Amino acid sequence: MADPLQQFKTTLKAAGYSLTKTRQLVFAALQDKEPQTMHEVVAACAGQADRASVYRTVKLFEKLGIVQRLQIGWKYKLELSDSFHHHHHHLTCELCGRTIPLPEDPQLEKRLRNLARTQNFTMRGHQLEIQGLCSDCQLL
Amino acid sequence: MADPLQQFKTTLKAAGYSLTKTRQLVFAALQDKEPQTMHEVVAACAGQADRASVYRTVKLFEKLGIVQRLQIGWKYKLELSDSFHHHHHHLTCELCGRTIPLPEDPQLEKRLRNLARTQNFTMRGHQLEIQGLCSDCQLL
DNA sequence: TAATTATTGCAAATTTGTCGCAATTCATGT
DNA sequence: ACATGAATTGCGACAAATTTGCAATAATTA
Repeated sequence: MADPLQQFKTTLKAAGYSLTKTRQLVFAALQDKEPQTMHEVVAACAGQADRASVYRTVKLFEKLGIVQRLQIGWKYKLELSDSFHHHHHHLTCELCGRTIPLPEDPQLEKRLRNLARTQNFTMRGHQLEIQGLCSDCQLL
Repeated sequence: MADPLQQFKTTLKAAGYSLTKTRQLVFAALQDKEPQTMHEVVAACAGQADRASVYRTVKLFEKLGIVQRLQIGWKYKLELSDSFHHHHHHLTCELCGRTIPLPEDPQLEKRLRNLARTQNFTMRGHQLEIQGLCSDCQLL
């Protein structure tokens, strides 16, 4: 998990896809940011890549495990997947809408893995979202 | 949490809404089933209720806490909310797309509550989805 | 650099969700 | 059971979100 950009390029090549301007753009739009809505990603690429291409790119990135979708209330948001930063979950503030990362919790992860096993289910990934009020919004 | 149908009727009346054919239809479509996509619910009501009415009804049910939305991969699915059955989470099979309920796990719930507290966050709800392969699809 | 193939932009088509309003159905008191 | 007023529905028209076909363009490889 050295250089994310390098890892990104390698992942693309390994799967037989080429490194295009659009793909670099979308990757850059997601790197080191809080999860973004599709709308935001499209906006970030405005003038440099077409909406349809952004959609196609995001879809490809998901297939390759480069990005993942998070459920945030009624909408979804996009972020680089766990292999590009530490695995983590999020808190979503119901008032201000911010998406706040949680620290890793190995015990929680272990518990989930066990849960899946009780159902004879092979766990490949998981997502957790906690909705509520962030420290700022509690004061309002 | 005696008779779900009764509870449903009571909830509607208590909130000042009437018990209509459409609402009974949508409720029936969701009862005792795995979570459904909006498309499926609309299909289940085809010929008996208009698409717009189904949307309106689902929205109302959400407001009244009768149904809840789950994000499942790209789409969302609908199911009766926790007051109509035990609180639970789901496994989603990446191959067949089935959404399988998990048994309750009080320890897990407690752990989540604690996690939120470490961030000075007031937890109001949460959702967990585990993606992977169900027992059937592992054999393929 | 040329040839080959993958990828993009554009515009049109789908899919999903919403809205206004006239027609219908529901709850209530009789 | 029935009339009445209010809530709800169906319908058609929108609006937004996402997908698709295809010709033009950009990336890869030799």
